[in-house]
Amino acid sequence: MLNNKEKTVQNEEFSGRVSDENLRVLTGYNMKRAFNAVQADLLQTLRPFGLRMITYSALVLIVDNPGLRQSHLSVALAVERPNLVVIIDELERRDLIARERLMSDRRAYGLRATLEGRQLYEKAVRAVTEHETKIFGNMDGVTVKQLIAELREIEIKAKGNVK
Amino acid sequence: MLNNKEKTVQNEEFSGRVSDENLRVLTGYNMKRAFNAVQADLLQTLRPFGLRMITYSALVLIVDNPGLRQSHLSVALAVERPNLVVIIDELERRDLIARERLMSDRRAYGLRATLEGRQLYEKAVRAVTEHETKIFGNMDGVTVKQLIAELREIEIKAKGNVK
DNA sequence: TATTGTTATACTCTATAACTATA
DNA sequence: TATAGTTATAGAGTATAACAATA
Repeated sequence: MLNNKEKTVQNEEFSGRVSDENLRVLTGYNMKRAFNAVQADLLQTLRPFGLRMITYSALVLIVDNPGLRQSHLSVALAVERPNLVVIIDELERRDLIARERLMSDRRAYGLRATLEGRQLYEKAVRAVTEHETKIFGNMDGVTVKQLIAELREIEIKAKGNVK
Repeated sequence: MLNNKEKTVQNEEFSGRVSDENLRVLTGYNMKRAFNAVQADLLQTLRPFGLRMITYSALVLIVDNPGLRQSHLSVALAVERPNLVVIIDELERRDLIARERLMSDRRAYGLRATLEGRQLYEKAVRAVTEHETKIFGNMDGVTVKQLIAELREIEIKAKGNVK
């Protein structure tokens, strides 16, 4: 950005370690940094299965809730309907799930996992469970159960404030 | 996706609440949901100042580390150098910070907040502190200090596994 | 009229390659 | 040769408006 306001002054150059104290005191900042690192590891965990966090999540909910509609799924995953379409497209193209027109409401689809989808689900769930144990097992002074309870409390509290 | 494989079967339609049990047992999934909610609230908090999470973070580090280089900042914020450029552009265009060519190395810039930048910093830090208290104050059975320690432990552990 | 799934689109965030000017 | 900042670009992720089919 060489603009006309540039100046070259008698400057003491910055030296030493960057102080991020005023960011590290923020829970939100630490949540972002921690989640980014966790997600990177999860992505590697899911790569052999051709899945990402969102396609994994969608597959799990479809296997666990056979026949659910895309609209239900989009609410459950907090994904906008238009964005869910391409996710479902991807899973369907790989024959992991199928869209079935509902007789009761021919506007909607019921989503079901195929045998192949359920088999991939089994394998992926095992890998994700190992990934979770690797990262969240043996935490100092807190159990996974407690940690999840804290996160859910935070989610509810933050949502209550915005919405 | 009306393709030739579509079928309309005698399907029991899904009914009842969607079970996301197998996602909610995952710490990573809860981290994502919680962080999304926190970030949405933070965004509202920062809106009056014309800041987002990333521009806020950059401003804080520049105020706290006068003269630091963009390369240092990009490492500290875990943002790629090219992506930091537009962030710095934005803060400079608003005269919140200034790029100063370093005499010691004329390839680099030292970044400094202007008076206006420091004044906005003061106000924004107060607002963010209130936002944090609102969401993370009075948590059940855990202090903010403990929560941050847990998150940093997770970040380090997950990074150690990937990198 | 309203809803389901869809298309089109746009905006943010992120990642990589290649350029320039300096070292 | 290597480094700092930059440009260009491409890929995710996310959000909104509007449409066709159906309710």
